Amino acid sequence: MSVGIKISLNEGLYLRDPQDSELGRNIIKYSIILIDEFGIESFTFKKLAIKINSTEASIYRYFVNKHILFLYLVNWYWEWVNYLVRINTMNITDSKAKLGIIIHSFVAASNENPLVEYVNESRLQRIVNSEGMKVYHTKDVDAENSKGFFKSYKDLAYTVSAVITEVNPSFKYPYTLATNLFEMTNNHIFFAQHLPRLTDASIVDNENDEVENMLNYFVEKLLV
Amino acid sequence: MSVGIKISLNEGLYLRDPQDSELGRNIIKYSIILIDEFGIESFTFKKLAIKINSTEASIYRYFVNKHILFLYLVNWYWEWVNYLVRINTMNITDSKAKLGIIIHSFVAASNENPLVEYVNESRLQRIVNSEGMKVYHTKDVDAENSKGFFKSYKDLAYTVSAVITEVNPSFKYPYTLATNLFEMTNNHIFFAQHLPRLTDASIVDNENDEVENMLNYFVEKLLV
DNA sequence: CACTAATAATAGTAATGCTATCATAAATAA
DNA sequence: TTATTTATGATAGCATTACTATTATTAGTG
Repeated sequence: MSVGIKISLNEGLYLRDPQDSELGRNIIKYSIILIDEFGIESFTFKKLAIKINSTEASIYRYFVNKHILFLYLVNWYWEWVNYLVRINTMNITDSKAKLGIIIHSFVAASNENPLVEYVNESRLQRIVNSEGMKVYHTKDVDAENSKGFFKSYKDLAYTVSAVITEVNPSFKYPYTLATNLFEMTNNHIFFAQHLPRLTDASIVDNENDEVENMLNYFVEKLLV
Repeated sequence: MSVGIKISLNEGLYLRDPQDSELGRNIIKYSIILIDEFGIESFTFKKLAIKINSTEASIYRYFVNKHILFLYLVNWYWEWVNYLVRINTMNITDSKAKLGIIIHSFVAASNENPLVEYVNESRLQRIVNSEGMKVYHTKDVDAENSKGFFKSYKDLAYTVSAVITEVNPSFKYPYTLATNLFEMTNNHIFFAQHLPRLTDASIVDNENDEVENMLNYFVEKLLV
């Protein structure tokens, strides 16, 4: 059984808390696996139901639809990165070092120790790298934003922007740089794999070191 | 009638060239309008067919499915920005000035003169700003990439990277910066409108000047 | 004028994205 | 203990989506 850690996510994201039941945890676990393997477009509640030997109707008792389930998973990732950043920068006093740790958390989140056994962080990171942005690039952003469904991402942006401001108090665009670092991470890990002509980084031995170096270089240049 | 300019796009993107017939041009024109208004997810060939007084079957004779039609439209945008960059930097010798013009093309493309009457560039830009990236963040990227469906974006990245290298020949990440400038444009125009906590720019009087200034500042810092 | 190419009209099918109802099993409260 | 609430499963059904196929009609071309 799991250690019992519970990630706290906006309650509007689910109808019944999936962390509280075996079925709910299976929904999380296997939706991550299926989305990672086949992509969000071809993922359906029907397929998930078959995979976990349950029914569509049962899954609908946890999440109103697949978009919200997806949003739940991406929120999980944002919260998890938030958590990593918090604990890994906790005892660090040097701001530049903090920013390096933040970048490392963005790039190599999945190398960290897993928090809960039913979430495969490596797959979740790959999902967010390749499809995460779809979660807010929709016509429903405003409605969902007003329900607080993107709060975790904003929190992350705030945390990172604060460190950026620590490093260089006169830098005019701390929020822009914060979100851009996160988005660049996702984009260029994806580009390196699938559209290498769109980036200068490449993936060597399944490691994202080049992306990480690139981000550090950008930060260094921007914040001097 | 239109001036007769024809945008040249990868032939694999369509079954019959939509630019060559009234119906085809209507498909382009009204798909842009419908996607802009309701988003790509809720857009269907059925709805488009009704809008243009035609049938689903007829639209399927031009495009295999809505994803490819969408890809066609985004390719159109990439080609159009390519075109703007080319003609607007043609007689400029100063590299820094060229880069400024490129950024302006990204941000304010829709302010330029329309190329063809059946494409509403302003709507098309808004579509690309808010949903354009979905076109390659899919499980089919590799297959579609091998058919050359993203060549226009790569061409754009190449053109911009060349100017970046002109400005600073020792800059190590010209492709990364090129695509990042394009993606940042889209993201931060979108964020400014819908998720303002994720950016430092805001939209004033429907103009994206702050985004443009921000991008210029980033470039300035990175390429000194 | 004959022919061919494009479009429209219509029908049909499998999959998707749900909602509703009822049965059963398991957990909990009286 | 028994009664009762709660979660899940089983099943059905329905509107929409994403197509494919067939046939009729119209417009353009040789």
